Amino acid sequence: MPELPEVETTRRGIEPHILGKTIQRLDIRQPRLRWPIPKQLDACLTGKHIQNISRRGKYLLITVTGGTLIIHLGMSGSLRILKHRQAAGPHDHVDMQLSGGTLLRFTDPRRFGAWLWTSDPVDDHPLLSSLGPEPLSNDFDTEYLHRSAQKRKVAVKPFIMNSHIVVGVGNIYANEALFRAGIHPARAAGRISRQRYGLLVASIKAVLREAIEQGGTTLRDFVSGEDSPGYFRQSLLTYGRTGAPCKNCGAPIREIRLGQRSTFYCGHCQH
DNA sequence: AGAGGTACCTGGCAGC
DNA sequence: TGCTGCCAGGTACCTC
Repeated sequence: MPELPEVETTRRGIEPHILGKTIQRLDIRQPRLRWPIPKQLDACLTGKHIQNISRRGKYLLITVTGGTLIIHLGMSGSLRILKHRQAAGPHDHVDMQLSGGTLLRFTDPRRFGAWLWTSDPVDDHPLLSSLGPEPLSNDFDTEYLHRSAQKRKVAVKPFIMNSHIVVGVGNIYANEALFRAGIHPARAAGRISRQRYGLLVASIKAVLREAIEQGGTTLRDFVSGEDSPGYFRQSLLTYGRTGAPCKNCGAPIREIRLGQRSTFYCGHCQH
């Protein structure tokens, strides 16, 4: 579920419901996520006011007095707001009870997600300190990406999915951005011209912006918790379309594996 | 330093 | 119906 647009959609979805509220209690049913939920997290959060909800890459950052809760949704995680009591299912690992009767519930079947705490400046946290720029910021530009790719032999698709190069570009949007830029996903990162990196930077920004506008590829109603098909899914030009005609030229979309990830491209349009 | 593989987990699905 | 194997939107960490 969560690539950057999904995480940003989550951030925007929960913010109006939790900003300014007081954390009354944390109910941890399953502490074994990617890393164990810290034992002291409950004590760190209880009684604190939520001051800010931000995002760095795919990390959600919930700032309270005295520190920051760092949440990652992993492969299958989701957050939703419950206004009415609802029994917890087997994958509902954490509930955050807030003032005014609001509940923030974390669900994550595969448990690749994370709930961590830091009382230091959040950008100094080891998970965040060496991340690349935000793809929608001005720091992520043609010059930066082209320079970062010099002499790199890795294929361009895993290159742009590397969070130390740029954050937030997951498998779906990497495929889509490379298609829009006309770049073959297996091409060595160091063998792409500056001009073509200009196209790629613009494509990454465009595809992420459009996906955020449409609420991500999977869409969630944060209040009711009902899942509904993400509107961006119908905009996908390559992802999951193996054998289907390229919407640009009609040639069949091909599927290969790069860095153990499914990769989709048009052999006619992408070089 | 860079490249590639492994690990963490569960659920769903294709194929037998 | 049930088993097996493979796949899944992420990413830190290990080895070479």
